[in-house]
Amino acid sequence: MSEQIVNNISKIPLFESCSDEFLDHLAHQSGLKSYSKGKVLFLSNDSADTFYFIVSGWIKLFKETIDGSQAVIDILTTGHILGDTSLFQSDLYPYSAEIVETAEVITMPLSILKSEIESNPKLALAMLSSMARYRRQQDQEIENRTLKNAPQRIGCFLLRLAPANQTGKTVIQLPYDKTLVASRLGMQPETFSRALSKLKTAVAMDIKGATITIQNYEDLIEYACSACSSGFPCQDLCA
Amino acid sequence: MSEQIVNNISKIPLFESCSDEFLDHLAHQSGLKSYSKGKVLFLSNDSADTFYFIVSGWIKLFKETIDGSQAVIDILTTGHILGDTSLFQSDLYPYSAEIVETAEVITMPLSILKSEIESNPKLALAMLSSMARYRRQQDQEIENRTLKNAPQRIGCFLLRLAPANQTGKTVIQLPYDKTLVASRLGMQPETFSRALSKLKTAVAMDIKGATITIQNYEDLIEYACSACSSGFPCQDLCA
DNA sequence: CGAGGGTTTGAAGTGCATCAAATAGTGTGG
DNA sequence: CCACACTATTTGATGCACTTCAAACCCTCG
Repeated sequence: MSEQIVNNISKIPLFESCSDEFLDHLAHQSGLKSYSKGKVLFLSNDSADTFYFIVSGWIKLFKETIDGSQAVIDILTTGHILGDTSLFQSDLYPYSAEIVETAEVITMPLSILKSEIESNPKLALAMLSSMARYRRQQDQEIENRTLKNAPQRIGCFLLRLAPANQTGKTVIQLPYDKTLVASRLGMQPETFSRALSKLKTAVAMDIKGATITIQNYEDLIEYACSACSSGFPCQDLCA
Repeated sequence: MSEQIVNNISKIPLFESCSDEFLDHLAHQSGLKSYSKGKVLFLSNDSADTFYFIVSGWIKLFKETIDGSQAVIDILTTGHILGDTSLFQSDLYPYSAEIVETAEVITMPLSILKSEIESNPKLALAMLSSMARYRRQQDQEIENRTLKNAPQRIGCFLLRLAPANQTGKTVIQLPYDKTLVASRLGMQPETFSRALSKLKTAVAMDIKGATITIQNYEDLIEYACSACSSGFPCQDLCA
């Protein structure tokens, strides 16, 4: 089991600058856990002591108001990390995290990471780089929600699900519930449904459940990216 | 002049861990500049070689689409920094920056900062901390734009302009054009105007140009923060 | 087959955007 | 100090996008 964790941890790009001893030490304090849909990892304002690396699955980050409405901040998957903002700023999680598709995560004590960052400049740099990238994504997200209408936001979302360098006919699988995609894009499920069929008409598409076949990938780019400041491909700019 | 820069730079909290030699070296490569309203510091996708520290004034960060519509990402002022995301990720600015109220800025070569960060772990940590804080703000911003309506967003904005620990009657000065406030909050000028008078009715307020007098600060908190996940005060959570 | 959640569709309402025009405010030159 | 020009702000009228509430449909799974 611990063997497996060392293996996993050593493959995380963020940690590539770290010594074997450290990775070993970290691994011994870490856990590889599997959670199924619905499990809440932590709630907003919980005291933060754990850092997460997502091996597989999907995890929703959200904030909730007293009256029950919630804003989905992001939905993370393989390779993404959680809890990094709690390393420095404060010891409370700034949002809640819930498993939305059965996920495997590696949990690590924030304290160990914190001290390693303090002594390993390369890890600090890797962390900075990761954070800078995420900030750009969030900026892009604000732009998307400000300038794009519902069908365009869906189009943009679909583009990011497709493998790179697509041409012509392209098949895309929605990674989770349509209702969840809707909330990820800041709209109601009903709006999503209607906006998707609007998109289907504007860009030739076939929709069968979660499987979407786009007749001509370039049409989708044209449709979704025309209301975007960064041209296509927006690469890691896009959340 | 260089004297003045050393003075200014040494007072920047971000650099408090830096050696005097470094600060001196940095100061000699830096400039203290004054720009008036309308001046564009850089455009999105310009190659990034300069880091900015704002001494005074207000600077708008925005992204623009081909068809001319723009999304305001943030509006920064005294103590804020610009260009930090370009230290690692790529060498292009991810947004454009324009002076909106006459500003004094210190300009520094990104390259010098970059190498210092690589050798000074404390600076790296300070940078990480600053970035983490900003990320939380952006998350909050996404929540605000998702869950709050126009009058509430204005209320939230006003709260952040007031000095801490206010009670009862409070006077607030808008720091820049109402049109600009509108765009900062992701709405049209007309919507801002109407939403402000709605707010004025909901919470007792007097509005004279850019001066807003709130009869009872607590009422405003109640009104603006009820649709917010973080209670009042949201402190550095709020952008 | 039937229960229950996810999804779609319909009808009606709301909030914000848009277009147009009036008004207030600001700085300028006479 | 005033009249003018120009911009910022407000107000009105209308339209559209998205939401909300309600109900039907569909799909999966026991």
